[in-house]
Amino acid sequence: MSLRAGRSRAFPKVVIARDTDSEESSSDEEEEEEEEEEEEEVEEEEVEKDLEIERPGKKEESLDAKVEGKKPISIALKKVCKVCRKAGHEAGFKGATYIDCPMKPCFLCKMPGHTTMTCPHRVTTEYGVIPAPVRKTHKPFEYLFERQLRTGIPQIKPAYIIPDQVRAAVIKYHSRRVTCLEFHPTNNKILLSGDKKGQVGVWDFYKVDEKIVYGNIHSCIVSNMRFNPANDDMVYTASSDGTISCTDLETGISLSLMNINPNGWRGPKSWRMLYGMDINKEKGVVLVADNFGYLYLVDTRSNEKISKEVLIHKRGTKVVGLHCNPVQPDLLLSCGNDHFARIWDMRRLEANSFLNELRHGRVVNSAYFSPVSGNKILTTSQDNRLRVWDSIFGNLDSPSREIVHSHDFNRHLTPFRAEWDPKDSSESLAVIGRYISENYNGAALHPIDFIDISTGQLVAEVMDPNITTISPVNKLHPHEDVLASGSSRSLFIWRPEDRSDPVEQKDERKLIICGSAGKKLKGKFGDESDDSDDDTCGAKGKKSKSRKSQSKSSKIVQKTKV
DNA sequence: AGAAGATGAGGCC
DNA sequence: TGGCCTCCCTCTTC
Repeated sequence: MSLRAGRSRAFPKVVIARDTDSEESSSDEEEEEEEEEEEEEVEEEEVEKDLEIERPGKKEESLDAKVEGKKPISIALKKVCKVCRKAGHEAGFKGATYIDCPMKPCFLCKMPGHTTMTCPHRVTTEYGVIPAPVRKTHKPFEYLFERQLRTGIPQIKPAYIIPDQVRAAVIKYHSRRVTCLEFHPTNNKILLSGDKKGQVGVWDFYKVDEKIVYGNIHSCIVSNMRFNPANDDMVYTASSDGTISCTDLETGISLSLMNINPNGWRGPKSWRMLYGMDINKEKGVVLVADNFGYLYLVDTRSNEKISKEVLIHKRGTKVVGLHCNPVQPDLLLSCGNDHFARIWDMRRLEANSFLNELRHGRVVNSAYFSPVSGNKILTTSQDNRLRVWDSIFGNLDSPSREIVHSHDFNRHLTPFRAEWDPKDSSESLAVIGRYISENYNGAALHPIDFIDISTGQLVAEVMDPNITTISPVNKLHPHEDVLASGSSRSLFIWRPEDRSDPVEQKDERKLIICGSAGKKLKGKFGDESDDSDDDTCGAKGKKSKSRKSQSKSSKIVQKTKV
């Protein structure tokens, strides 16, 4: 049983259909063989790059040879692995499949002895995850309930609706990669996006051509955005330029609430950057943290900084995330580069006065309380693991579950963050982009994963052959079955396949194509290939889509060109 | 088409 | 603790 067959059987919602009627074989094994043959030429070219030239004899001898101009130099050709520089194997892409260096620990689970290809976590995503069936309890009543009443009652869990079809996109909307996304809390059509350059986009994805980019709010990375709970025309943004801004979305006029670099640029060692931001509505404060371990509070009424900053993580390390508990306003969750997530009591914010600290293997990209009860915690760490704590009032010494998932990245990407589905009352569905690619019909794609964090199971992997870049930034809509994802400089809106709404009555996918990439992607997205046979399937595209998906992609319409 | 570069964290001394 | 080197599936530009 091949890996791919196993995965696609388990996750029927994959976007790309299998090759059912083309003349090419549909057998996985044969396909792989074919790929190998195709790759042979490429392989040889690569070998030349990695030549290890061995000259027999010593330097002096070859010098002699040069002088005499007679003795030929013999060169031994060896294939060398680009990762470990040893001979006998090679790492890198073979077609759309990446082959790991066997000398290194598994790139996915970080354990030695196997590669990503044979990693048990890749074959079964819930491998090694402790299931979460019955809560352990010592109380007699609960014990009886669990034993007698609950037995046989299926767990109440709504059927997950997965937004798995791209319905709108803005290609190269931003001029740098997207760093954060936020849906408007009351206007269901509006998506906010921030980028690495400091720009903030406001996009009505129902009328795809209605979009604005504010470029004067920040000068570098927009790390987080939050709407003002009292006035949802106003949005707070925190940035690595060291400021918090409050911007009126209608006018674009922004007010700088705080600047933690009042003396300007004095070199990288002293430049303070803001990361992680949240708003505590009950207490009327904006919380934000910096790259030196400090937390700052700003009063939302007076726009004044409250008291002095507090060291909440190891001195000199970046605090990347803050989250206020949705139910208990006194609880704050922080996470940072010191490998810890910490729970704080807002009434007692002092260095080292945290209520609990949650240890991680590496940098913690995000830590969130669950959206409904606020009782669970979900964290994403660079050690390729999602961690779940089922109850903040239970034992927090170790997580309830650790789920191995590929999101360890090699810089130049926005950090991956597992995000809750705010609509899921069972608080078990989370979305996160995947770093390692998978070979989908010959194209190397990086899916966006929907994970049931109560079991570790991969509920759905969502991808589109046109999106060949990694999608580290993902956000689920607070009210609708919509997923927004940021991939490099582009934004995508995903919806479930069979949703009927006014926008899709004509079964149109709406795209805005900007900049130079427009030309490149125009053909790919199919607007110019309506009449042609399907040849639109991604970077390394083979003719391998089913009739169904052919007809679908041929209906893609480019609505507006900018 | 191929190289360079932006750029952050981990590890070692 | 600080400086220096390395890095594995990027992405863009020239």
